[in-house]
Amino acid sequence: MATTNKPLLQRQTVTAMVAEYIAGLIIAGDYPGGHQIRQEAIAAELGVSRIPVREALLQLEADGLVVIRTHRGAVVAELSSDDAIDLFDARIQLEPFLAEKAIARASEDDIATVETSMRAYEVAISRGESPKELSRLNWAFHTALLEPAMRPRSMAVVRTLYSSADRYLRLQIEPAKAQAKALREHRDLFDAYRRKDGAQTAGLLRKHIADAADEIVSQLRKSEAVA
Amino acid sequence: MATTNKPLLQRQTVTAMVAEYIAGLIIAGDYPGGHQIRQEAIAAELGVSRIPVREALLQLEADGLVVIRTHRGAVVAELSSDDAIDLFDARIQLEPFLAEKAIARASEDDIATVETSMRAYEVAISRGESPKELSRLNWAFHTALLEPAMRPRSMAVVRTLYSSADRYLRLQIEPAKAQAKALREHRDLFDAYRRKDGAQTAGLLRKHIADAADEIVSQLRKSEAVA
DNA sequence: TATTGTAAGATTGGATCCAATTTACAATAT
DNA sequence: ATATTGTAAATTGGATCCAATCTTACAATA
Repeated sequence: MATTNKPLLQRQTVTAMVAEYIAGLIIAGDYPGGHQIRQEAIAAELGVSRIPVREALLQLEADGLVVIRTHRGAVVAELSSDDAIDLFDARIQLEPFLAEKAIARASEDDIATVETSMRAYEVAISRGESPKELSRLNWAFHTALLEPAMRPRSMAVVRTLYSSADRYLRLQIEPAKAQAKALREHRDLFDAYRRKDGAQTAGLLRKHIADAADEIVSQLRKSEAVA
Repeated sequence: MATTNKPLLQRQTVTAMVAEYIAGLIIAGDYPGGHQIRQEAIAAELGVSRIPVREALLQLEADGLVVIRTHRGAVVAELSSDDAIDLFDARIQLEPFLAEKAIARASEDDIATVETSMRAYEVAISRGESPKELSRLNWAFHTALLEPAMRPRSMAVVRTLYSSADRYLRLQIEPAKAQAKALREHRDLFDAYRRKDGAQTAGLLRKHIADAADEIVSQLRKSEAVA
């Protein structure tokens, strides 16, 4: 299998846990764009010192979730239709390309992994799992699709783009509708993937991302027009 | 002008200086792939504590220049033909796309900026400036081309990809030859850019990056075959 | 009333110190 | 000789403390 095999016991550093904690709050929307993140407050909340908080914030800045200004601290990155376009366009350039490369290398096991993660997403939707869990499974599906391409660099880029894109996906007005559409598209994607039809998969993936982007951008434009 | 205007007086943090220092050593090849970076050693060298060194290393990890493993410290990322392909392919997906978007928005000032940075690169080559300076000017040219697209996210990705790509460019056997070729291609790029021919510019840029990649990959493959 | 100056508090950046983990190496057993 | 175990040194991760900078409140002046 071409997927990355994680070490059995990966020592979790406090910095990593803090980063995950803050990222979760930002992606969930609990910390909206513009929110000031106070190191001391987070540190007290989690019962740690400010050092791991600062280091976590540096990582989140690299992920584009926060903006750090010298001696002024970290602020949650603002959402905007322009940013969404930037973000989703970058995904559209990278993901379909990776999907084609992945298909060219995918083993039967890799294809089985895609199917498994598709089904997991399916089940989670029918069970009405939390947005966070659905997002995790959606990402797992995309990962399974692209991982066989064996492009760790590109995957790292796609991963950071996705975590920001996730913020936008979470503010959709009709998530259930979007999820149902995503699920249908996942099925089509898997069908083309299984047949090892690279061009078809790439095209479907492009449309999958572009459609989600259109939905989000038009929604954002409306709220921006009001403000 | 659509280019990002930097603040006149940006307070430089020690962490940022350390990051720049280490990045310079890695890109120049002074720290080869696999080299262990000892926090204490860097700290002593620069007369600072280990804190800014650690934070700098975190940023370099986000840039893909080092790999950090828990309690084992930072190691300079290894170079390989596979990694080069990964890297340059990602650039090929993103940069031509951004170039087209940039042309669609470029003002006369923006075009003048491209010309200025092209000439600066030209002059620097004729003067036999240092690899570091040439690299800086080459990046300035690419930045000038793409910046008018107004895609800060994508630009941030391209910037990190470029800094890693730079490591590969620096180990070319015949840099003078590569530079001369790059210069000719820059002239062609600028010509198409000035005419606002998006498709032509994108095509030339794709080829510009792909050719450099081919050169590097074939060279790496040879040295990998030996090892 | 608006503007400028100033001082106190809040907050971040960096240094020093301590704890936890890894690595190097010697001693022992197979 | 090789493998294994145990211990000390080296190194990183995190906490606490200090310094530099920013923000805010408020008074003095135009």
